[in-house]
Amino acid sequence: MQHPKNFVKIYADMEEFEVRRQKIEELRERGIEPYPYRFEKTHRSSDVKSRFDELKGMTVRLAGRLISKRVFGKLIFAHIQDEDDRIQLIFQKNVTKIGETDEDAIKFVKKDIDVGDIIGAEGEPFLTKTGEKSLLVHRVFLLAKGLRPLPEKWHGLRDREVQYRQRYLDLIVNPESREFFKLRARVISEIRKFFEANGFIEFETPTLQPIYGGAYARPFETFAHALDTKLYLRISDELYLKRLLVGGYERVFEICKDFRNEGIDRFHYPEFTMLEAYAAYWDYNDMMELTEKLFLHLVQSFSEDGKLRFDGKEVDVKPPFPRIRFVDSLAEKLGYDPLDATQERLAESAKVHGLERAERMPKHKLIDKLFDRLVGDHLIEPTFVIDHPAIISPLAKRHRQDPRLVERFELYMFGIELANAFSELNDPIDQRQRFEALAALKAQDEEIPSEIDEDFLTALEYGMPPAGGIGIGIDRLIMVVLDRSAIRDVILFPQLRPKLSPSSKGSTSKDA
RNA sequence: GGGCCGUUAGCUCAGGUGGUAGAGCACCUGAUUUUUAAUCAGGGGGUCGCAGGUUCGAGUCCUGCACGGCCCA
Repeated sequence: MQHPKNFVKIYADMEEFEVRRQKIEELRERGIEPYPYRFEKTHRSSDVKSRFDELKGMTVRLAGRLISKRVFGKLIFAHIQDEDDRIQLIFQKNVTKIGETDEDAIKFVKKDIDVGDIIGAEGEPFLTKTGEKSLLVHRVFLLAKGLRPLPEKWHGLRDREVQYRQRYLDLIVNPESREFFKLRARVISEIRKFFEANGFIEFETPTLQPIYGGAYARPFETFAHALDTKLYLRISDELYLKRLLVGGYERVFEICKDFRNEGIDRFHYPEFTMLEAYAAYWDYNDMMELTEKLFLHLVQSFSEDGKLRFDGKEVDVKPPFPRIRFVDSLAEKLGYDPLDATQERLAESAKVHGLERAERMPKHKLIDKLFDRLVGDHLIEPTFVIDHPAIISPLAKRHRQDPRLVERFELYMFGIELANAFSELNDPIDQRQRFEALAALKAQDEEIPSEIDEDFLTALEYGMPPAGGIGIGIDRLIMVVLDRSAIRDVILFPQLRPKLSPSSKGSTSKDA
């Protein structure tokens, strides 16, 4: 048989691949289709185990991936794995037939079925001599032949890079990994249910936006040929959800991907899942209460003892969370009021505390970085940091008592910022001035949008009800709720640098 | 961006001071009707991440690059 050149290059040295590919041809010649269309599955392996006595003597049909095989002459033991469990199958001479035929299956299972294949099994629950709840197989069905061998059965897949690049292998081999991503899905589902139960409706807003906004971040740029226009992948959906408040919806939210063209570390990832929610007629105090309720709900759902463990630390999630004021807490560490300080003085402090390139940073950034370094990083127990300087919060409403501040809170836990919320600015004239003040800083800060979102201002000019809004980084939340130390461990298919193909290796050494 | 570590068979890993590449699992052949990391006997499998350099000789030493991991910024 002739293969494309590439095929030979990639697979010629893969003995097992070739052996299995030949088995497929032979099976087809014998009239056995290695990739049939469907299989009537009646139970899961966990059913057979948990309802063993009830199912005893009955015929059940299981299906899954063959993960081990022990040939013992005329008796074969094997395990299959389905979505949530594994179970032992027993194939026996004169008992097990191939598919719907009368052909004895022992040789078939021994020679043609390999670890890694997807198979179906019809049989009866059976207790082995050693007391393992198993299935004595009457009929075995090949459902999908695997061509590649699975990672080693004892050590499994340890290489983190392969776990990331070939997540499917990680999921096959590491049950705890499969369990983890199921849990992630459940956490998100619980969050969604929580907001819906509180009267919020989820809407979908644009991923591709002509003007990016709603956060500080460098965007990804793209181009729409049909519209002949530059577009950005959203860094936030805030300005669109607020348009919905203008439109008359009173409680809106969205769980979606945001994109920020920035560095990657254990807490940052360019494509991440974000929850934003806005409630008309609320202020940030109402939103704080909702946040406490949400965390309490999540902890009750996913932690046995009401505690969260992360990074070897443990915290009690018990409302109400303490509140500390942004400026006061920073002033205490600095020994002076950061709002009255000059850029030079802040830059000096930043240098003292090991922040690089501080001399050239604008004041709002210095304050932000200094706060993270001196205060935020050390907030382990759930804490609301409230009332931020107006200069770093252009979308938040001015504080009712101090016009230099805004009504804003961030929730910190384990030194991580998990939520960011405001009494939303709905004064269109103030909003325009804040945008303009921000635009004036554009020269010093590339994260500031290049254009003012006039349509958003127009929307505000029609009147937006007072509102509380919040954003929660879902990936970080999952890290904290499920105790994973790196954001890439909570993302199924993390982006890695493309690997060079074998053919292009060695041709890159010239650029130095 | 900086520092440290890693890259050897499909997988997990060994390979003192340089001397023609190893194990276990997986695979192939055979035996085996209660195994579960089954066992026993035999067999095949490698551009040692890539490119240079030193050397009679490089998996091993040197330089650069790629990819990854951890820590710092």
